[in-house]
Amino acid sequence: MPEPTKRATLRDVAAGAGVSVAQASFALNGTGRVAPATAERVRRVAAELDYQPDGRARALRTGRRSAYGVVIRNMRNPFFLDVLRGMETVAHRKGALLLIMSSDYDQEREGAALRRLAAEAVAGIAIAPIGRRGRLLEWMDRHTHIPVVAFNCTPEPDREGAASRLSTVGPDDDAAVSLAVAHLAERGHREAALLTAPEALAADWGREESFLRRCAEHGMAGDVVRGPLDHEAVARRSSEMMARPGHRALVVNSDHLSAAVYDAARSRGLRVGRDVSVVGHDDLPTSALLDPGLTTIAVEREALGEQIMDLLVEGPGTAVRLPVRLVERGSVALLA
Amino acid sequence: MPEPTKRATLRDVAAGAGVSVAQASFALNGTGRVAPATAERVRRVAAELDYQPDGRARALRTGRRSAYGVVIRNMRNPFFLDVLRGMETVAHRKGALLLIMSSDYDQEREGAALRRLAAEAVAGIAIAPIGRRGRLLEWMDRHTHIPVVAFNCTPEPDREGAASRLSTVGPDDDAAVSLAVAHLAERGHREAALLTAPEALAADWGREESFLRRCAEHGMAGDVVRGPLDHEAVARRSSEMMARPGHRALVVNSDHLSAAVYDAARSRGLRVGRDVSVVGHDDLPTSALLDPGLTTIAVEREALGEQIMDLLVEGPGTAVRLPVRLVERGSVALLA
DNA sequence: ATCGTGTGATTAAACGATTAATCAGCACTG
DNA sequence: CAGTGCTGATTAATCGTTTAATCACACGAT
Repeated sequence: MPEPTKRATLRDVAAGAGVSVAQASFALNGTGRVAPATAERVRRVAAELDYQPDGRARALRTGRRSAYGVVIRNMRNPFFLDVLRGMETVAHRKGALLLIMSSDYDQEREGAALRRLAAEAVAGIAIAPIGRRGRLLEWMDRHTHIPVVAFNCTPEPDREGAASRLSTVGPDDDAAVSLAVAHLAERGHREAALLTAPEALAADWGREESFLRRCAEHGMAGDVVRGPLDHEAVARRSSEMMARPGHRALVVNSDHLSAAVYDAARSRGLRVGRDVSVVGHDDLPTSALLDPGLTTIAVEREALGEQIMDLLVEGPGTAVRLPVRLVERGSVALLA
Repeated sequence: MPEPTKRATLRDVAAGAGVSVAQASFALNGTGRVAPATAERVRRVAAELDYQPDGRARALRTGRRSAYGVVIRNMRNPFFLDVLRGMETVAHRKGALLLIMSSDYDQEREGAALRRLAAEAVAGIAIAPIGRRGRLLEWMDRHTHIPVVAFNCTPEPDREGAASRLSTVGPDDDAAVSLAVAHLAERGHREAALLTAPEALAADWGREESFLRRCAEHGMAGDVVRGPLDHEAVARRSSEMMARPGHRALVVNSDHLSAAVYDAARSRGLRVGRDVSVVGHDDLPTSALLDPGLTTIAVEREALGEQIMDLLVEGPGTAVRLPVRLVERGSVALLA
């Protein structure tokens, strides 16, 4: 007869051991003064009853919480799974939990996610923000007690107030863009375009600035092309660019999108690595398999995840840039 | 001056509106009897203070919780990200949260994850279990109040007790294996091997049974090969199999592993789709890009995720099998 | 004048933990 | 024997909600 078993509570344990709840609590946490015999007895009863302290109650009372919130932009890009794995490794080590939400590139949803996580009183929030940092900082002003780490976005320049509490971590954007542009220049390119998100959603404006600056340094014509990041939109946009005369070199913000660029080239009868050049970012598993292989900027995703967690528990206001490297495959043409 | 702002509590709201906490609670939840004017006033103050009810406290009092636990086997397989997306869609719709953990193919960790989630008093648990269902059922016996759905595993045959409360959902294993074997038979194969996890970890023994049965039905020699599922181990194992004389046909449990099989073939100077045949499972993005393209069994991963959530909130004890289809590419040879 | 009856509000008891404040013995000291 | 200190235990407050149980009061009907 499966009568609905309620979870064992501390009171049950205490009763079973013939002792007060306080003493039971002390015994299990090893915090108060409790006779060895009693402690042992309490532990035995607890084990017997399969007692697990109620996380909610404990968190409510102590104020400490061992859950962290993660807000990502969307759940399509496999990039994130690796980052998540890194985070999970650290979280598991500290016995913490991960609450995962997606903002889905929607400011409204991002705000709702933050509110929700605050309501759950998480110990910290890791977020891949969308758009400018204004709203996030404003939110942080209202929740000064909860640490926030922004990842995969351009760090705010040194500032007062909330901004000083916001840690930032991600691939070294400037290095990444430099590698890409230098590689293109080396192979004879005279112009390049950076394919990125629309102004309102872009969180990595630093990349754009670096891109234009590096292009200028190499005497190349640089162009920033904005638009939605779904497959069709990217394909359409890059197709339009390929329509223009001359050789095109596209630097794409994520490998995840370069499939769309390849598609566009194919449907125009152009060959990537000869008629068009593409440089990606992230070095996803698919990138090596494309034909030709995608030349891309690699970053240690799992390490990124671990770094995020470390920053979350450690100290506020740091900006960590992870090293990147160029993985050369066949998607960049060698021009005369 | 950034004095540490504590979150606004219901008491603050009540005080601000000059009313008791009870009345404030009633007003915000629209539950008790409260004068329209008062309600309005409370709401205004709440908005002004950016009040968010504390999830922990509320959950503690009401017993209801709006967080669900997810335990996956590991965080390497991109299969999971899509499932997670499906789950997140539903969760977001119901305003629920997702707590994600990985068992990492470790029974101990799986148990710990379950305990931890129970301690957080989640509203339900979705788990991709490892190994036989015994421990899980035993655990469910001790936690009869929390619904569990197991995914990507063979359903238990009709049973009494906990088993009757355990919902199961996943790709239709029998159909999947049937498609694979039939396809191989069609293309002239006389024997095939199923590459799968070691006995102790395999959660989908139904697949193996189906495999052997279907092979027999087609007059083929069927073989089940077990071992660890990391890249090297799979490569080694398949390499050994390829050493044997005759044509080998490998049915792999996950596309994620077939890269290893391709590697093994390459290092033996064999060509997949001619000297060896491979059928995968899941139809991951990488599968279409392999050379030759991987013939595989496809399932709607996002739909799977949604289905999981639906089962979690809905009813216990159902076994849902999702439709699968064969995606034919070039990895199966056409034999004489 | 009395008795409901409704309305709008308050009080107080949970929920399951942690923890500060006490307390009852008991032994030891001056 | 009063005073002190130590040990092992208990009591009760608290965290932020929800909600059952009351309460005060005005209004209409008997």
